[in-house]
Amino acid sequence: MLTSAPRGTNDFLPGEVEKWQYLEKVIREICSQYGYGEIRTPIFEHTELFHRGVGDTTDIVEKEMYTFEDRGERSLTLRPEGTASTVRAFIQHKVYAQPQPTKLFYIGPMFRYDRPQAGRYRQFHQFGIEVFGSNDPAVDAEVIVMALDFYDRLGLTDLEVHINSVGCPKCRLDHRKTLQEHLRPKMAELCSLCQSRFERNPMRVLDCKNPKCQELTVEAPTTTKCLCPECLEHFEAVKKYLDSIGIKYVVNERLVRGLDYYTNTAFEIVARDIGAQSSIGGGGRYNGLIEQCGGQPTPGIGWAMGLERILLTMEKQGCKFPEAPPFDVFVATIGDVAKDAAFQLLAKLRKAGLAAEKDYLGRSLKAQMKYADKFKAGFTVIIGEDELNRGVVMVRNMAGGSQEEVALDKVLEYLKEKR
RNA sequence: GUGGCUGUAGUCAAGAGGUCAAGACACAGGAUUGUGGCUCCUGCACUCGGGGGUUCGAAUCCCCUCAGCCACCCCA
Repeated sequence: MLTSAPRGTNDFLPGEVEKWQYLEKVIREICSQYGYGEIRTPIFEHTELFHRGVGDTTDIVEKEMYTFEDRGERSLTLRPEGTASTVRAFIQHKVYAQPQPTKLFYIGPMFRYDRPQAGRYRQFHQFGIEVFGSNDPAVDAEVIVMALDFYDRLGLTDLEVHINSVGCPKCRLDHRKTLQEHLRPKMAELCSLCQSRFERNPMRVLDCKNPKCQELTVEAPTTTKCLCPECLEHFEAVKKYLDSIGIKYVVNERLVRGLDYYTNTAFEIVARDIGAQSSIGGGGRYNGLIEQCGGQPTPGIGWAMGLERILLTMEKQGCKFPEAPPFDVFVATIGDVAKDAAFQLLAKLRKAGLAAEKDYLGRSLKAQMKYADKFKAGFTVIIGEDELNRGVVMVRNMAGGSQEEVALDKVLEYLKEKR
């Protein structure tokens, strides 16, 4: 208990963490190219923000939040997703007063109380983007393109983009009515969960995985059937933009994303080969959210990706990660008198920008050599008593096994040249 | 929240009621007293996730608990 991390959380140690750093590097590169600035918001927020911003009927709010009371009796919640906080900050800091649209990205941990599974953890990490202030379908297309560009840069293949439109509140109301009418006669046959969805959020019945429910809804009106002219036009424009640069996608009329705030475009990117939790990214437009959270009516769109799932997919697909840079030099010593010289040389080498290391466990020369080998040191500098008296050291090239004497005060220059 | 599988050293893992709990890798040390990568030798679990029970005796059987994995729900 004391010696294991809480359920569903992970430690990332050296060897693993370099992969995360690489991901973060690619993220920062692509974001700067697409004009996104980074935003860092608190890990916890007022619980109310998520009730408003995520939606009371969502699974996240109903059963997955880490909610606690602080010593001032405020109800706080570890953020389960990033959009609500970003919207909150946008309003709080009056970012809408800046030139629009606002394009922001974030990377960081999110928390959901759920049973851990392949690609799902209680603390997981998301990279997400949000665009506030434009309802241009070109933005919808651009964020999808950017997501795919990102996966492409990582070397991921065989991904599917599913897109759909759930329309504006007007279309949704329309759709809700039509759908309820369609479902009403079949109520008794629906699964118990869908029966409860009927009143609260009938749209969700459409993506129920229960085979019986799927069968009963084959003929059910999908969201796109009920779009108003403007929403239909918007959806068509998004698809046209994607077509115009050759982006392949699947229109999935049953794609109804779980969060209440989505309007119009909804999309999801799926990786076939990482198990049941195959969605590696998803998002959509949320034109009502900013107003819902207390701001001026402002259109918005965004997506989020699960970094654990991306890493999982990269490993499954054998994607390449950059190699760790080789270690420059190991300083080995013989006898106590060499220790001071080694300490000073080490400081000098490092200050000059070389990666340098020595032994701190009093190992024999033989053991130091083995240790140097494990470090994959390019060179080993051996400082012995005899050499020290003559003001020289032995420099061994670990790859070839050749070695030569070099004056102690010339070692740095020698190594810099040979490296 | 529900279901299935699993839990032996840092890692992989044998072991299926009764000698000191195999082995491999890793790690540490060493092979004529100052030199790595190959080879060889030596060391490394009073203990089998934790707790309780059955038994003369349990890593091996039972119960509880925790954790991991997988699936459902849902989502990243």
